[in-house]
Amino acid sequence: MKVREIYESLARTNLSMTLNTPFGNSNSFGGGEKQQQTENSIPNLSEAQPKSQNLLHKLPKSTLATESEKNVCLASPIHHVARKSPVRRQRKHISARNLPKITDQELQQLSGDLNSAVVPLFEKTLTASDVGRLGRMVLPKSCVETYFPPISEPGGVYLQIEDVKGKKLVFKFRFWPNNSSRIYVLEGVHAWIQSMQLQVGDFVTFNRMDPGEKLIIGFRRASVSSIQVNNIAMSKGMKRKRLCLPQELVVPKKKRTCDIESKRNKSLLIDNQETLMLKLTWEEAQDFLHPPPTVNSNIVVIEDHVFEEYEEPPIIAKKGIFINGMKEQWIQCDKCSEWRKLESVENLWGQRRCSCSAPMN
DNA sequence: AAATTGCATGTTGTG
DNA sequence: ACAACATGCAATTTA
Repeated sequence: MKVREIYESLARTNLSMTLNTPFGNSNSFGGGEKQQQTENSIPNLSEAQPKSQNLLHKLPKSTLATESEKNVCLASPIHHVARKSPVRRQRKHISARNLPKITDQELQQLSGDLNSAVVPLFEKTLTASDVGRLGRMVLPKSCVETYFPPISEPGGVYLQIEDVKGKKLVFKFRFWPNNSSRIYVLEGVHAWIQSMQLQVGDFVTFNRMDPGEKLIIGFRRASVSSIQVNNIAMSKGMKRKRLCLPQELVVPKKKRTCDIESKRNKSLLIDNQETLMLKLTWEEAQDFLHPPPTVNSNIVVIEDHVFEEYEEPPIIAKKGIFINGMKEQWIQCDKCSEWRKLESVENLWGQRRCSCSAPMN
């Protein structure tokens, strides 16, 4: 490896990253590949979100481009290296699985640690080949073409990236031609992945630090997902504010069909004493989540979607019917088809309710 | 021989 | 149907 080559590459990269917010505003993709950029498209993180915006968690506000960012994108002169035409880069549709899932709290802490505003860009779930000894990590195409400096040659460029502790890292950002497209890879990540003890299924996160436009690499372990945190909290009886999924009474059925990732099955990993995998769609989950009958809900609107908000966690139970002004909930037994009344949350596990006239299998 | 690189191919996800 | 991408593997380089 030639030191001079690395130095020059880094210098070029820094230039492009500094002058373009976020990370390049022009198209330098050439060759016989498809032209995917359009005139006057303004990079804007809000556009990177999936079309179906009925998210179950709030994306941090900082992921949305500010007016000043838009102005920078519009106003900044095109000083890109190796650019062939003054065409702005288009914000590509970024898959929901690559959207940053950092919480507001984590983001605040990270911003505090780095003493700068941190903008989450995207994340990547580590695969076996990502964490393998080859030390090369495949990056999602739409994400890098939105946020990374454009590269025109397969050889790519060296990128200087800081990790969340401020450690400077140098990775090679390049691509492999693939059919008429590209596979983007980050090379030289093995040592960092090893040092962070990352494993298959963990998430590598890419963020931008403002001011300075520096790329920040971080990670999130799969074993402490927010779903698990919630489940553990529920199992310990902790009182925490949470959102119940909207029910028929609140959200029209039609709206719920465009829930985030509604086409795919959802897996809820409960990592307590033993591991249990539940595979449900969000719609199927609706039938098992019920508000505690003893508490009132607040109606909140998030991004034009209505949610019921409860202080208490929902009851996970078979779907039933509510009568007498929602004070009584009745459910039908799977085995004997008898209807039983659920009187109170405290009585949920009572002997009477658990008993059934149907023969045991 | 072992390690690395670059690409091809099969699988999966998405519009 | 097509694009994205995970990974296998042949070719090349290095020790």
